[in-house]
Amino acid sequence: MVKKKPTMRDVAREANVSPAAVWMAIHNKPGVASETSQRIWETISRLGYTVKSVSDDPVAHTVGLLIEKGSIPAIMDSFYGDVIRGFQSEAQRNGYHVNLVMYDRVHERLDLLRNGFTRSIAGLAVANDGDITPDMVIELKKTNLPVILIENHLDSEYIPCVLGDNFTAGYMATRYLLSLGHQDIAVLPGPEKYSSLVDRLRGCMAAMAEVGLLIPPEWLPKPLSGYPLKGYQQMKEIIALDRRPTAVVAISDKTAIGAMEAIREFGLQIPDDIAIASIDNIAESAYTRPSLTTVHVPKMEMGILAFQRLHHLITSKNDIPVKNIVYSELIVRESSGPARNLSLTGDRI
Amino acid sequence: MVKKKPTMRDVAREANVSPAAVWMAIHNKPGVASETSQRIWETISRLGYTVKSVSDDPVAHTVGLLIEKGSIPAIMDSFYGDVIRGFQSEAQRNGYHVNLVMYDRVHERLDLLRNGFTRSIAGLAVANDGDITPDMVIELKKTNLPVILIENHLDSEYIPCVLGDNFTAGYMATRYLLSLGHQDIAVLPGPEKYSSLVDRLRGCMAAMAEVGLLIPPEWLPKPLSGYPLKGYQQMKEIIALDRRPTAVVAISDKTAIGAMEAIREFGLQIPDDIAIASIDNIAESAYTRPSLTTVHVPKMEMGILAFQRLHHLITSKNDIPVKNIVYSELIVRESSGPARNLSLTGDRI
DNA sequence: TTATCGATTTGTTTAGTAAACACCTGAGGA
DNA sequence: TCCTCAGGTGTTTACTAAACAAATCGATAA
Repeated sequence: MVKKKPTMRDVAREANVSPAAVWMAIHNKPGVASETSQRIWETISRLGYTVKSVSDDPVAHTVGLLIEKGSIPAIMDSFYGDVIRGFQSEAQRNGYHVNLVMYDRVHERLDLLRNGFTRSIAGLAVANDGDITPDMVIELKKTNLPVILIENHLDSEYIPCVLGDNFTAGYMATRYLLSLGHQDIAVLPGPEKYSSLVDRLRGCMAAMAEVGLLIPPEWLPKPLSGYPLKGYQQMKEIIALDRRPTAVVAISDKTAIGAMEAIREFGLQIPDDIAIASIDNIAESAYTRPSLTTVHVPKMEMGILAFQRLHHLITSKNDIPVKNIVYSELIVRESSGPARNLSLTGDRI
Repeated sequence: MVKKKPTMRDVAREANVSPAAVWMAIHNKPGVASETSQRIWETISRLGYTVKSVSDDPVAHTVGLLIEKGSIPAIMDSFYGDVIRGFQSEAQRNGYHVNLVMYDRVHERLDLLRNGFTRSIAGLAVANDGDITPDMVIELKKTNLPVILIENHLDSEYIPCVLGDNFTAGYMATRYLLSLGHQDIAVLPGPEKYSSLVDRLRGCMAAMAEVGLLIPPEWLPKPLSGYPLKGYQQMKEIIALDRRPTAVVAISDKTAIGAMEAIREFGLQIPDDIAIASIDNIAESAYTRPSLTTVHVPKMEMGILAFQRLHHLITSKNDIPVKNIVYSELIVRESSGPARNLSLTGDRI
């Protein structure tokens, strides 16, 4: 007896379900419980059943996800790792393939756009890219391809985007330090080309301004490009000053980790000498010594949302460009504490 | 033997189908053959079964739109008129009825929530209400009714909402005046209970802070409740001061119109003595003398979007709560001009 | 008398099937 | 060579069992 190619009905019999159930599992339509679906898929691979062309048109079920190589290895990166995971899983759930593309330089990306890459996908998500200029966005728009920006936005071009609540995050972190009695607060900003980091900084400034304070320029050191942990250099500059702040807001957890290193190296205590708070809540920040007070940004949810909105753009045209902003939450850990002189006297603001 | 009211299961047994089939026939969902459906309907009338939620289920196609009576007459109101128009037209396009409800006081709204109002609608939009407290939101959430907030948000409760880009609008207006060379800028804020107005103010503050400026407290007069054109009173306070600003940001066009009245009354020229910019771009602001420089907020689009998102919440549960923010645009008109002393010397910032 | 709780009824949704359907394919006959 | 028609394959429809949620109704307690 010769082995014949197994059919859908063979799989169904083997997995103790109906052919219809197998079909639904393959096309992940509603009507199969996830555990049943799992059993079916197991059976499929066991019998070596080859699924017919999942989609009539592969282009119609593929989306691009463009990301800087800078944050290599991006998949492992604490922030975009989560975003990518969310995006990809939501895409899969909807029967889409994700064409993940990383690039190094601007011209490389332009090449991509010109070399028919855009014609092999139904939509494109662009993750946090400081180098996306308005011209580039216009060029993208001209292709008529549905595009969504992640953690990036332009106020001159109205493009749908998915963002953390960066302004509120900056505001919350600063506001929290203020509420602990700190008045002398420094901020470690990021490169200006990243709109999300600029928004965070503005949130800090607004929180300060609300209680009648300005951040002195020497407590707002520009980041130097090229250093791996930018916060380290920035913090060293500040520590060297005559007058030191009692608290610091770092624009990202990574910056904070660098800054904490600098503070420790100088022989100061966190939070007693300098309190620190930041933004992101990447996985590491719970395990630093001391653990980091930070503002949680729902990274996985952002990925999911980015796909959902992109999907919507693909299937039903003409909607209103929206900034989709997900909520942030302050996570208080050990790196923040009351201002020293105030805590001793029991004063408060 | 006493006749009892027949139930869905009685009908099902009598018509030789499952209760689910009866249910589908009643709600004409796909999944029942027309002849089966006919038999079911026949049985229904034969047994005298009374269908609960009538015909095509009106509840499923009605949404509530809750709005303060304060902004009377709301339909005519320059801001919410547009929002309501957008919401209603989008609802109509989708076959929904809009149950527009205005109320006066907090307790009146609570009555609404308790008196089964929430059970007569499939979803609820709540327009800009400063009196929506977190408790109230929690109460709303408990009803499990899909809810969307318009021009209002809480950072403590994660509820989907549709907002203008208030922060950016405040930032843009202020930034523009700064770019004209003004340094002495006053801001006319709104009541703190309106989160959208607070956000606008924070945008102003951030723009100022970015160039190292704070708004002096005497140039930031709290609004007095009870006056019809709040800006009028606020501006009078400022004009009476020894040192007057060269420019003013009004938190809304209505405030600006009041402020312009006060400036004119005092015998000063706009924009030569005091420049003014604001936020909203209501219809009137193009026809004031001088016409008003303002930041456009796409009001109609907000209404459309609010319905779209609410519709989505109704039809597919479990999505991520998002702040949906529509883009703003600066509209330069006559009420803004360069700072007088600077324009004469040709200095610029 | 009025709340409160638990059990039961009633309506709704989910996860599944049987059977029909549409489409291809290939062997057999004119 | 062409037709055709049986049967295999994937897909869809019409329906159900069973779980679930919401409303209702008593009994009981406050």
